[in-house]
Amino acid sequence: MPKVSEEHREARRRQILDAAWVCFARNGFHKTSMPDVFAEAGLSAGAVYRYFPGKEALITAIAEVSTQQLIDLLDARLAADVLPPPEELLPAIVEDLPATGGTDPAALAPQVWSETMRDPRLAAAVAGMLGDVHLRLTELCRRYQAAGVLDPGLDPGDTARVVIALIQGWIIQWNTMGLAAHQQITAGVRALLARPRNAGQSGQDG
Amino acid sequence: MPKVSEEHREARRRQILDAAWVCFARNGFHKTSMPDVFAEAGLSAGAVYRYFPGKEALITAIAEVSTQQLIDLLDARLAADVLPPPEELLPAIVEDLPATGGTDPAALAPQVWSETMRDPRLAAAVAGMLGDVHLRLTELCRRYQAAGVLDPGLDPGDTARVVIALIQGWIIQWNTMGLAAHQQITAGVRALLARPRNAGQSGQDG
Amino acid sequence: MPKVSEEHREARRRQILDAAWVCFARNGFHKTSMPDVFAEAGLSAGAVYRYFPGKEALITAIAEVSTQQLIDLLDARLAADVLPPPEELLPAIVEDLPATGGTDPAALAPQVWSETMRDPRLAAAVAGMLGDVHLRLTELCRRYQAAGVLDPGLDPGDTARVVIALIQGWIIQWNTMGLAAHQQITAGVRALLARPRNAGQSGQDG
Amino acid sequence: MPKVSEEHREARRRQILDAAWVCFARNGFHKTSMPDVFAEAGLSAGAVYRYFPGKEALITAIAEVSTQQLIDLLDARLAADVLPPPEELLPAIVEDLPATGGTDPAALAPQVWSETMRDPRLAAAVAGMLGDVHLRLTELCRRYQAAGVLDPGLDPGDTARVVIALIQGWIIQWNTMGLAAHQQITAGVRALLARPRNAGQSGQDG
DNA sequence: AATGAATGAGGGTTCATTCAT
DNA sequence: AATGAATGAACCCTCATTCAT
Repeated sequence: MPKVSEEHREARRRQILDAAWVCFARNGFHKTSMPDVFAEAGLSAGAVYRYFPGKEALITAIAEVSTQQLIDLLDARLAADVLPPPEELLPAIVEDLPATGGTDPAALAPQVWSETMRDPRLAAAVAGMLGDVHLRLTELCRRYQAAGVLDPGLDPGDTARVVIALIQGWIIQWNTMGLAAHQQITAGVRALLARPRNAGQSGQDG
Repeated sequence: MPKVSEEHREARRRQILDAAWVCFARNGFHKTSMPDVFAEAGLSAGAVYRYFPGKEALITAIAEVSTQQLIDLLDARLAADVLPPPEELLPAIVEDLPATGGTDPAALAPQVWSETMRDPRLAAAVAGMLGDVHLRLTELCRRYQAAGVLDPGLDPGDTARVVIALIQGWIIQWNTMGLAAHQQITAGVRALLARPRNAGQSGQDG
Repeated sequence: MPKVSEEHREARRRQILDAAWVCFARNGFHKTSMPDVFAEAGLSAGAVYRYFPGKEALITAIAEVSTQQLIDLLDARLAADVLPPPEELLPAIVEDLPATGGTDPAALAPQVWSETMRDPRLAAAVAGMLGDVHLRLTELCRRYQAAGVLDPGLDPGDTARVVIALIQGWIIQWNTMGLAAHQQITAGVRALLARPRNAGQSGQDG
Repeated sequence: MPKVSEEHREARRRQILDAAWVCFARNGFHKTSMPDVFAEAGLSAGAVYRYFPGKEALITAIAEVSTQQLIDLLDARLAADVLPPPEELLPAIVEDLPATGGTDPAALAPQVWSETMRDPRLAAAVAGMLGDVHLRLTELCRRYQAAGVLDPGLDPGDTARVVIALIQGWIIQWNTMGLAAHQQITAGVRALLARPRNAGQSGQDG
């Protein structure tokens, strides 16, 4: 006979994760102390440790949540019957990130990728979730190929990997250098993706 | 006396930076303690602090050194009279990184990008160096356009930004997911860059 | 209702004490946490605190129970009409301890004696129980004197104190150094107690 | 080129051990916190940890020092050409303990014996030192046998074990029940040791 | 120039205990 | 009677940094 409802437990977890998110986004994983999280959550040390066995678990959970938000974003886009052309869709996805309910996954992602290199457990978890992202983007490539908007000779899996890399660097540059860099990348991607179908071989022709 | 002193100073700085590099690559910036660095360098605390005012300075210096290595790599490639086609050059650059004298900048770069988000001073320094990289890649694009191998309608600066993003994500995936991911990206990039000039107009056909 | 309640209370107390015993014997008083006891007892924190006001009370209760077991052992031996000679009885008593229903008081006793030094309340309780032990051993000495097996000139109370000391050290050495030490002590005690009556005056002769 | 002399290091170790001794004797191993030791030593946390890797090391060192004091006491007694009779010597040894320069090993010994049961490393160290004690006491028995004051038929090793046990219990009772118990034990030991040689079979004679 | 002993704030975490349910 | 979520002080220990030598 649990004294507290399952929803209560879930709400507490949420409360703690939200607090951790704010702290991590503000100061980074390593400059955030557990007391910072306690204060932000308005909870005692013991309360937090009841729900997460340690700081590492908090980081892992945050990594999962933030990656999941990207996946959700992709799923929302893929759910549409008609897709915008890729040169519209890619910038849109990147621009969607900061709008995700006040919790911008892009602000945490580079930290997660970095942390991944020193924490094998986190690396495994992230690799799994990136696999999910890859699945979605591969499907996206296929649909573009079916729509005749992407060269059908391309391997959709390989292409999806490239797209992931592009998005990762995109996020890093937005974080590091701000909006201007984002707009430049957007312009570059638009031109690259739009040209080939119109005048791709101009180099040879001209 | 000043001559010897200067050389000595430089050698000590190098000794400390090398030690820091090893530590940072092994355990990350934040899980590396200054005592770790002292031990790896074979120096006392006081000696290290004579050359660097603190841990942050060490991180900044390492960030600069590692970014400089990428620039040097690019310069070496750009020095050639004839460039290989981009679908050859890009994978070659990424593959060059781990071979840089045992000190793979790719192992540190994601940490630097992540750290950048919490340390404005580092962010500024990195932004400056990424500007240098951008300069080189813009020049590269221009040469490719001149060689008729890249659509002359593209803005070389925007395109260079995209290439930087791509390389950043590439590095992250190599670090996170290993060689297999690298090879997949290589294949994807090759196909993407090679196709348009051969069969790019499939978009028109479909 | 009071009847059932009383039995229930007693059963719960026992359940908790048994759990505490296991934990204390495994990890010692101080490395055993209350949560350890909760888990071992299969009860909640609140349930345990209903029966014992705190950890200290648990320790005191355990101290009492374990000392009581020694007393029970002595009583069982003293109940016999004819006693074995002391050089048989003493080792037998020590060897009885580990066999006490899986709960070896010897494993807890040194901890109790040690704890006694910092906890006056426990000290008083233990002193009281050791008084009971002393009573029995004094009686034992008297019976041996009556049986002509112990020098009637000895003060039975003083002698009993010596026997207690001997048994305490015996227990410590068994715990610390294992069976070999026990057997050596047994041999030593046998020789010491047996000789005087047979060939005691050899010291005078030699 | 050490900046600080070896004596300095040794003095610091001493300073810390002395502080630990005071704390441990006052509150026991487990109720003494490291901050307690810092305060008593008048040193910072870091300073203490430079000399001892942790609390456990402090306990081990204290255990060694306190056992060593007993050994020194024995050595001092054994150095004499003529030994007092055993019924004088044993109480004298026990009474010597509290007089050991203000640091009474008897106040710590029961804690050490208790701790031994949960810390195998400490157990090994203590077993080794108790072996040294055993060596001395065995030698003592031999000398008593040679002096015709102890039955030559007794095994000196076994007898020494019994003496150790007796002393251990003696210390415990002194600590637990105070001087009265000590005097009672003294009387008991005196009578037991004195009788056999004078009127051992008094039961028969009387 | 270099040492390394010393500092002490702060780190992550545990745990005895309470109390609303 | 029993639960178990919550508290928050305290714990042991680390580490960036300083400074007398």
